[in-house]
Amino acid sequence: MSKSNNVYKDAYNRGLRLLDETKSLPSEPELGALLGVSRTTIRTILARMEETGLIAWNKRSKTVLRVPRPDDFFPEEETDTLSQIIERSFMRRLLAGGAEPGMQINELELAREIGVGTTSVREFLIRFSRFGLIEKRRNSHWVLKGFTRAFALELTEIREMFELRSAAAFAALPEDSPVWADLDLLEDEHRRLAREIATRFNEFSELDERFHRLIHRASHNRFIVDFYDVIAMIFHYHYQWNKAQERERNEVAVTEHLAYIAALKSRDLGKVDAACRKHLKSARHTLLTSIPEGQQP
Amino acid sequence: MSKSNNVYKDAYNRGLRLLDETKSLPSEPELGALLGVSRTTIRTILARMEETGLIAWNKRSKTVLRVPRPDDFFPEEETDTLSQIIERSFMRRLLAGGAEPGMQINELELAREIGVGTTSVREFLIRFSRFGLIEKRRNSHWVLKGFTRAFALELTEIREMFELRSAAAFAALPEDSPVWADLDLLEDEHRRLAREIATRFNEFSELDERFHRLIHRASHNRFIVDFYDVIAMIFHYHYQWNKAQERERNEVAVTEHLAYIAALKSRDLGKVDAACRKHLKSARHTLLTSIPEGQQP
DNA sequence: AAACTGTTTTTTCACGATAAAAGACATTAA
DNA sequence: TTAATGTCTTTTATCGTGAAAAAACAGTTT
Repeated sequence: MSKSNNVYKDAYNRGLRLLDETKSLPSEPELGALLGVSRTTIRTILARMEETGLIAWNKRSKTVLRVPRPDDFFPEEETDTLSQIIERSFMRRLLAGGAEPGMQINELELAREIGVGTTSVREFLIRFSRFGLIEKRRNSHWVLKGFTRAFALELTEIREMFELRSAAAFAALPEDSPVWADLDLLEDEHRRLAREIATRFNEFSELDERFHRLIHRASHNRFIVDFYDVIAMIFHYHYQWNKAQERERNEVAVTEHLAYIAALKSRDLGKVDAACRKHLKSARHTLLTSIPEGQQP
Repeated sequence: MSKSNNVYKDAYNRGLRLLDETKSLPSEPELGALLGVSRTTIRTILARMEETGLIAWNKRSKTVLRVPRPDDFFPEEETDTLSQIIERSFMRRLLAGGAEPGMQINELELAREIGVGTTSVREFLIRFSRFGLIEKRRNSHWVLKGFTRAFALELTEIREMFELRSAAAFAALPEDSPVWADLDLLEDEHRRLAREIATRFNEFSELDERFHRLIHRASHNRFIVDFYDVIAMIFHYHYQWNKAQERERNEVAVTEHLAYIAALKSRDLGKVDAACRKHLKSARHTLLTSIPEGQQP
């Protein structure tokens, strides 16, 4: 089967949304920039839009004929990257119990189970290995280290080190740095979310990530910035898995974020340090309580 | 051509060295454990040893018939892993000038140039990406970020953060921890090297790595331990590249290590911190001065 | 001339296939 | 009855291949 055309399908779906807003589409290069794909893909998209009667396409003119219907869209599941599919499958296995630390991981078996080639699984495992949950034995199998209490502690130790440093760097940024505007925007979003927390609490995790990434970026250190990928990944799956007291947890976190933001804006390093520590402490606590860990090794 | 039998060749060469010492070889499983390969490979090795008249092999008895000659060994270059070959090629290109930051990396071209399949190059690049020197553009090519001054500064920033913490953890380890014995051994090796520094200065980098890894391991944090791979890689190639004042640099470093070791043994956190800082400062200085960096971006 | 569209080439991504190496099972020797 | 050897099966490492997507080139339009 070779290679799926998910890039095309995903861009097509996103392209459909543009049709609602305008009467005619821009040039091919412009569309490419807008959707983040090459002109080749744009032309395939336009060809289909013409075929299904969504637009009339003749060279430069791309007139919208009708508004897209729900069945014009490709199904969501066909727009995923192979590595997303593999990651999801893998994480489901990992979190759905029965995945004891020390267990070995079989590339072939994983590939068969997910229904993909071994190469993709291998590449996924190599990429995934930087999260510290698996490890490769020299020309042999992979070993699962497991999502254990030890893992969570090691992760949060680094996180705290990095974030305290980034927050201090952030507070020391000059008045005219564009980050202060970004911070103001995030503050507004936090306030709005705080007001409607009862209904929108599940929107927090996305906001959380954007906030922390903004802070980490102030470190101007690629290793610190990249490390947030590990945290984001863990929190992403952790939140999907553990929904207990989600509303309460997020409500507390929003409040802590607002205090953290106020501290940053005060530029008082002592206050920043205190607010940051307080938030990280409760984040660690949340993560730790969610790990079952029947018996320690 | 599929897969090279470098595992066999490397193990065979190492196996030959055993023939010098004994009159007969141990059992197959024992040999496997000794050389770190499976029984399948051991049997292939024994078969060849028999064929070339090195041993007489009959079931359990494996009598050594003669001492191996130089031409019994497989050539060194045939014992390398594909990924080692790719890494060397890639680093040579990267360090041999003409590799400007921002330049794009072409998998196909690299593969053709080295004479390997694209899959191996892809896997190498994915593995290599954690070193922060290259970056992938979403479904497109890789971009070289370059071995720049910024990179060195970011790297050393993390290194210093991690090593100070590890050193403190080390000094706090209980009296009966086995690391103190390891440290004593390393101290001896340092003293011996210091005495003969004039002739053995090029043996320092291997000792350096063992010393710092021992310290980092005291952190009991996989992210800190794993990060030393980045440092080791950079220093490895950096030292190959820049031989200026190697003797002087290493002589200074050995002295600093000895002071560092003494501080650790004193268990005085203030002294440890000072000795560690001093050594890291000169390590950073060495690294920075070796980066040409004509014009900043 | 600048920016677009049409066409061709190149590169990335993913697969199945195959040899090397590991691992499992059966058999034999001490 | 344990621990080795002999044999068979499975898994990993690597390649060549082909479709998807990107990128380069050439020709048009404004």
